[in-house]
Amino acid sequence: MARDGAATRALIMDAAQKLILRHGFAATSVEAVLEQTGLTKGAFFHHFPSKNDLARALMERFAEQDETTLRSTLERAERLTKDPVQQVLVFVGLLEEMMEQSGNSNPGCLYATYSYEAQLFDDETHELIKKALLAWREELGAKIRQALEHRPPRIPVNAEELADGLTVVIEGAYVLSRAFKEPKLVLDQLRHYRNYLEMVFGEVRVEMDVPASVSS
Amino acid sequence: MARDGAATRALIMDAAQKLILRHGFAATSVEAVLEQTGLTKGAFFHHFPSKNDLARALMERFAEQDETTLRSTLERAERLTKDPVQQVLVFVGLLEEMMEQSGNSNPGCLYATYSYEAQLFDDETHELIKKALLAWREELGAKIRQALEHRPPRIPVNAEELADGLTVVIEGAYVLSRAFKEPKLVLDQLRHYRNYLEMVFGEVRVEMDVPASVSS
DNA sequence: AGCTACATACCAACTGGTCGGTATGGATAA
DNA sequence: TTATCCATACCGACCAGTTGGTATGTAGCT
Repeated sequence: MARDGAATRALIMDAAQKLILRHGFAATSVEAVLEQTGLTKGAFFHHFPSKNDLARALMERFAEQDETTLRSTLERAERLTKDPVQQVLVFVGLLEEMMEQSGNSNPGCLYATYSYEAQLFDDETHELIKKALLAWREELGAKIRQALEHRPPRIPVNAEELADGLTVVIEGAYVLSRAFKEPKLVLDQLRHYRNYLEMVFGEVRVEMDVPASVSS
Repeated sequence: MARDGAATRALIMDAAQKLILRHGFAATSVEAVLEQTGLTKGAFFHHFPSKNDLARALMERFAEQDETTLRSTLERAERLTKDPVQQVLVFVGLLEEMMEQSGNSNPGCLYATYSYEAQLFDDETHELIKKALLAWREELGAKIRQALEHRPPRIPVNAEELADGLTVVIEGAYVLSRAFKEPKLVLDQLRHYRNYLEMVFGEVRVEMDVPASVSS
């Protein structure tokens, strides 16, 4: 009966993450997690010195998974096509696929949840968030920069801003998706983000209208 | 000493909203609000039967102000130009202006904050959020539809999705803006949203290149 | 007087966290 | 093989502090 500690720890973390994504951190009591898992206080505080240690552990795991997703998906896109522009577009498309599949099971993002209760968490935890979000900015940004060098954009753009744009769309779409209870909204907005990239890259040809200078 | 009730009520609401935007609702204790205002429990519960009544009152006020901003800014844009396409673009531009001016003083949005602690609020409060967000979808959506009819888009788009896109960008940009502590990020992302609209409207001319995988 | 606008004192419930104890099972040694 | 030992895993009663909320009083205005 009293055996696999790692499994229990994971059980606590899974239950806690679900509750936190639904109700926020402050509104998720330790007892609520215990009720969900059938465990007791003893078990909880055996695995986590404090509730905030749980918070940090959750963020460590979440950020790690997230960065893994980022890199592996980027690599998949690189394997699927050699054109840097297409790699970026395929990358976003793959994310859409993944969103569509996992669907409602992942109804939120810990980064945003933690951000809205910022003062509850220590600096270390905030650094984890920053680091993970920076990974998207920099690694997707680098790939976008490659694409921009490979095919000059139709309007002047900044690679890191464009990379941030993806995270922005995802986070913002989650908010609306929850408020409206329309899961598909996230996919729609991701499609628009991809549209934007396509037009910036001139995947769809763009010509200036008025000053009539940038003709191809 | 015991004089203007309405002012005291507003004082409480202002202090509470600031704290809630910074720390979330659950993590904002009534006592913290009282400490901020120099009032006492008697005063608080004289004006609000419960903490949740404060939450609802705050959302009523916030949504009302928000819808007013939406409508008045839309009207300003309509007064500034007659071209529906330009009206949409000017509308977004005006929002950028307002964001830039109010700047850091408004570091968040109650809709998102409440969404991340959803179960704490009653249905009535959630309906207020939904109604306000729907106003953006429908009223900005209607204006965008006008623009689309006036100038057929270069790629097939849905007016309401595009309208949602603005809210999505704002909410998402707030999240990143907080995490990175980069207030200007919101403006950058709004600029990209406007870029997208410009290209969709063919404000910048767009021509299909290849078989063009732009789905609807 | 009576109503509004507060202050003060207080309470029951819940919070995160502690602590002494028990159960389990693997390593060790007889 | 089996008795001993001990670390790990877990239990559940308990604690102090904080929470939202109430009851009662009072000062000022009309």
